[in-house]
Amino acid sequence: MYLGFGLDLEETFSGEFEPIAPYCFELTVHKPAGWWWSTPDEVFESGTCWSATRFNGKLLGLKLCNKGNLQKPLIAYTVYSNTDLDAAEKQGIKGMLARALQTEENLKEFYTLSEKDDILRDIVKDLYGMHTIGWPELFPSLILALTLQMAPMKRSNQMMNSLITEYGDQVCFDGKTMRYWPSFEKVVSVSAEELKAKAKLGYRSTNLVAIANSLKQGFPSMDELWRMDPDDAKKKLCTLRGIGDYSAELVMPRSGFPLDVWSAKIFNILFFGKKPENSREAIPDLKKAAEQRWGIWRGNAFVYVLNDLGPLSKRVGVDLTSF
DNA sequence: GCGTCCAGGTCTACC
DNA sequence: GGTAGACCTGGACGC
Repeated sequence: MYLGFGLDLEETFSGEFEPIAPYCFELTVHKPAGWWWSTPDEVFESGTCWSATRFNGKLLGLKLCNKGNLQKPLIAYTVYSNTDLDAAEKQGIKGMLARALQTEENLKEFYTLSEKDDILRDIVKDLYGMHTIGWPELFPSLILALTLQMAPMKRSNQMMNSLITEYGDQVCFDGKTMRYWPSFEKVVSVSAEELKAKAKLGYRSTNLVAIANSLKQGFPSMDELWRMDPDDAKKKLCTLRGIGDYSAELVMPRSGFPLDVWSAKIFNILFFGKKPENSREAIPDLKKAAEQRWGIWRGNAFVYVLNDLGPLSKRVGVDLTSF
């Protein structure tokens, strides 16, 4: 097992963000569907999120505090590290945080569109101010995409948990201890056979090692992918072994509408009032329907719908949480 | 307890 | 360019 003791991190620098309003810190960082912002072990308490990430190979602790409100949002951040960070690194980390927190995402046009949309009208009221997803680091988001393939959630969680436990790192800062995803450098050093046995990855182990090798040989970072044209970024991601249409869109939600057989059932009910006869075969038509209906905002619509399944189920009269 | 099925996709061989 | 079949594994289900 790779985890031994936690790496002690010291407070290194801090700052503030003033996101574009409306901005709900809790809904953005601690989404109702239960997805983490950076790592499954992160802690959210009373408007503060303790999390971790990796920047240029360096493990960082993060403390994010909500100091504002919906219409006048303000986020205070503190970065913890065990090494000195130069000015360029601090600037890069600040940029990464702003992207991952989606502070520059302007929801005005999406909300205007939602007022005229029967599906979204009430959802945006439930989740007003929730910004979308901008995974802090690339490799963990690729691990998420790989482990979601061809597996029920329980098994996906088992694979992710095994990977973090066996090959991840642990950090201690500000009185918190948490595990963080393995680095691609660590995965490169492990054989596919071992990953299959210890992390129960099955056929995905070969793909994960291939992806780790691609990143080691030089691949755009998450920040660089976000600066690219969305279609080009998606094409680039699809060059990675085991990353196809769905996984690329999951890693970069703004580039599309990452439907899988689970979400296809939900959107088929919302669009056509019934479950699809074959979920996998329904995906292309559902993606077209989403693009026609929501255009460039379909990624936002996807995140909003899947984070409001409880209230939405009551409105449509179908338990959408049971699929 | 045991056997069978199949799941929050992707790749490849074959036509 | 379109498509059937294979791919790990373990939980769910029927018997």
